[in-house]
Amino acid sequence: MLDRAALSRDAVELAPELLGALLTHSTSEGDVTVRLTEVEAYRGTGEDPGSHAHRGMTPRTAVMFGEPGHLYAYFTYGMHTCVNIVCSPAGPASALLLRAGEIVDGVELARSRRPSAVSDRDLARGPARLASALGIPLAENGADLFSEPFALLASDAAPDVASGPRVGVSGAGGGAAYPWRFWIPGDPTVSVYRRHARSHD
DNA sequence: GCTGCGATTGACT
DNA sequence: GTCAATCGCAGCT
Repeated sequence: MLDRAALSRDAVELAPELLGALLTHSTSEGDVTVRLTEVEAYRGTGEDPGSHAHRGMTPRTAVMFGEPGHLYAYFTYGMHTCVNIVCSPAGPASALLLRAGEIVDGVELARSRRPSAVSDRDLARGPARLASALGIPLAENGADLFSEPFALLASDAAPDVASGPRVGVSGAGGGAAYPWRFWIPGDPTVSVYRRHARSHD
């Protein structure tokens, strides 16, 4: 199991190591475990205009500035929840957005939470889908990943890692300037995401 | 206090 | 491929 010290590092350094890690969320309905296949790194302050914490700490982003190993869950587009793991020592507000994963345990439960998923690989392919499949509500923003109902297990074998531009980050934070998206090449649960639906060339 | 927009998804043409 | 849904936050008046 990863410990908190292992997460107390810069998001960009840590991201490749979290690929392949297993994240479990337990509820009264049962457990769901995902193997992380795609993440994005965000640095909260200064240099990273794509980060929610770019303009400094707000009530919303306070969790990102706190202790590593906590969950930063946020609500967006009026209907979706996305989940981050806070990393780095307190201060820089680095975080890793969990973009996609493969359900390795609790597939039936995950499928019941995501009735619109056509195939199993769609269950956690996408940040909001992953949060939904794991059953993580917005209310668990700030929760500690190193205590119930969460568990985080490092990958036993380091997978191949690819990196590239982040997805869905508009404006100066997007594009090749910040190639902080990391994924496991060839994994079917990692999609080539379309550009942001509202963006425009 | 008011307005615009977002680290997206799912439905429809 | 294109587009609406939907609401909290951040920034401005």
